[in-house]
Amino acid sequence: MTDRTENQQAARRSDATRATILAAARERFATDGYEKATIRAIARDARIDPSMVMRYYGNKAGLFAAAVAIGPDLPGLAVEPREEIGRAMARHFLALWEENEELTALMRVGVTEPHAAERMQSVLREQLIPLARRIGPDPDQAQARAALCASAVLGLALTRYVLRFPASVALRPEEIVDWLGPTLQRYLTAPTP
Amino acid sequence: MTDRTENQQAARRSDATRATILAAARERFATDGYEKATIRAIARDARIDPSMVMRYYGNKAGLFAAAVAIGPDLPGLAVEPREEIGRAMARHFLALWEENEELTALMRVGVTEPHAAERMQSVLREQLIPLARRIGPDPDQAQARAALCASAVLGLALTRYVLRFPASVALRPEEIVDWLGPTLQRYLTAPTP
DNA sequence: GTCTATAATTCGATAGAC
DNA sequence: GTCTATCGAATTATAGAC
Repeated sequence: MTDRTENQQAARRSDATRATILAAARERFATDGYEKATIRAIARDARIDPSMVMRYYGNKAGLFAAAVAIGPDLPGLAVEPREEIGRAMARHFLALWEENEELTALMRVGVTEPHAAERMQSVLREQLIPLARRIGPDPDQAQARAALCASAVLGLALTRYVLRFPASVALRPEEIVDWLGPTLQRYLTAPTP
Repeated sequence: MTDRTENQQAARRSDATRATILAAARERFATDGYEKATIRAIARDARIDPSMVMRYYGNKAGLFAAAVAIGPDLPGLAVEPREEIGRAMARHFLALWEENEELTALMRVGVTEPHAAERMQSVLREQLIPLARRIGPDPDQAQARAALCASAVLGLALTRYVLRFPASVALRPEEIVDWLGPTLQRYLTAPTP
């Protein structure tokens, strides 16, 4: 009993430390990218010793993998009325990026680390292309339609959250949905030009 | 006379060396980003001694600045018939990115280096926004329209030239113009939603 | 679990011979 | 102009005391 209680306490404290490390890692990776985000700086942000990071995550690559472990999900977007799928996707994209710092980190790192780029591509391959196949008028164009949707969404994320162009940051969420929604709608459902 | 001949020869050889260095630097910066592209590796690619890079460009930042010195120009796009401005911009974007490796380098580096990000933003600020102001129906929306065009263009560049998503690389140039053109056309000229 | 000390690399940059 | 040698700094990662 005493052992289990002690283990639980240890596990609890360990988990808290891990969570603190991961939060600091996400922030550093998101703002600095993979190379410039040093384990020392992350540990300093988390107010712990750098060696603890190594103890918990083995090496820097393991830390990054843990920091961006989750992947965005496109929930039942297919059940939307077909005429609203574009706006629904735009809204979903906005909500996702406004709150999840790790998506910014994944993008900043994916630009130079093939491993992170592959993680991003998997969302396109496993979720966006199947969605385009179900929704689009011509299933053989699903790859092209999905790629265009990805470029539209990631382009806005790039200018707004990564490069932080003032003109893009200034866009209000409703504006983004109003402009980006019809673009996604056309990419997904318009007849092939 | 002999002196000038010798100087000219030296200058010529020096210019050739500089050009070789810049070509290697562009390639390294484009594929590896700023941090991972080491002076040593660039010098090895150029088949010269690393100290020559320092001699010619002072430091790593100077080398990068020289490697991406040019800036893309949006030529007389405004003289296009207003209904074709979107497709014209898409075609111009494609031609630019297909041949200029330094644009890929600028993007890979701009994601983590504020200095390079500012260089990208200047194109938006000095060329795209004025264009949107001249062409768009409501000049006070020029910032938003230009930001959306930038996101559409840079989004495709990101997925096609930087992340190299197969579905995006597979797009044929004519396909891109057919899909992206109407998007840019709407961002620039459609009434504010 | 936590921290100190340090090994092992790597890189940018400099000095100086030729 | 070109190259060798090297410095100084920063980093990841390990070993081990407590």
